[in-house]
Amino acid sequence: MASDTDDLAFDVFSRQCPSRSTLEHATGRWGSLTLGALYEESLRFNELRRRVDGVSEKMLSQTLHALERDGLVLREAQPVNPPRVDYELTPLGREVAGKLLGLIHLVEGRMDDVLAARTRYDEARGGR
Amino acid sequence: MASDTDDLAFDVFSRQCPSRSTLEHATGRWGSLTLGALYEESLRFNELRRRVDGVSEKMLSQTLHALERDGLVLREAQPVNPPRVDYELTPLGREVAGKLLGLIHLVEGRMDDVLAARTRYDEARGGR
DNA sequence: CTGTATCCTGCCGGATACTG
DNA sequence: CAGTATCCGGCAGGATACAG
Repeated sequence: MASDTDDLAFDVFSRQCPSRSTLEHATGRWGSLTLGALYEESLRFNELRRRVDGVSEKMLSQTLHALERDGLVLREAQPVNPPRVDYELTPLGREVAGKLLGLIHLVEGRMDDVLAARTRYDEARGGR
Repeated sequence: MASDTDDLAFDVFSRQCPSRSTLEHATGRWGSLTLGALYEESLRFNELRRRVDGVSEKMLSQTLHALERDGLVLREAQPVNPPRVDYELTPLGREVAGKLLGLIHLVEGRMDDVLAARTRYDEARGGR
């Protein structure tokens, strides 16, 4: 059956489970890329903006807050002038980011297959 | 620099790379749960709806189309009455879903930490 | 530099009704 | 059962201006 091990305390497939929101923060449009970028090294706000191509200030800020609140990202502000703030992964964040990067590399490495599948799909329905 | 191995053909961190949309389909709000549900067994449309708690007909349909187009999900319609359609993972879909499930289980297993982090975060900013 | 505050638009996604 | 079609409200998220 689907889950004979549902003595689980948290089940992401259930609507109200808080784990679902955490998963969404981590896998969301900007969350996954942010975590992926921070895996290699800790980065500052604008460094992140440049690495995560296309993210706006607002969304990066929101994303970082959500990840920080969930305990995946650590925000370290240094009281200097000009202000300097470094973002780095927590141990849990590193684990999550590692899994995410595995997925990212898998997808990147198989894009030829994906593109071929898309072409096939579109051709089969091209006349529509 | 961030990646000294960017002889990669596809870079999800770049805005226009098609791999980004595939990643979003797989990790999106409903995509990850759909793939996760199909990992255990192939399921029919309404079985999926029940397993992925909270998904609407429309979004499940859209999600399945996107995943099918990307070659992650296979749609098998049997010409019987009443109609019966099974959805199952392709080999690539299985790999992706496996990584996703690893992430899901990691998050589920660490929700205590996440919840504690949230409490800490909210208390530190509770007076705000 | 590191962000918040505000405005505004598109489209995400839910509800409902309908078809094969 | 397995979906598509249509409507539409809310919010995701971009642009811009501003603050510390």
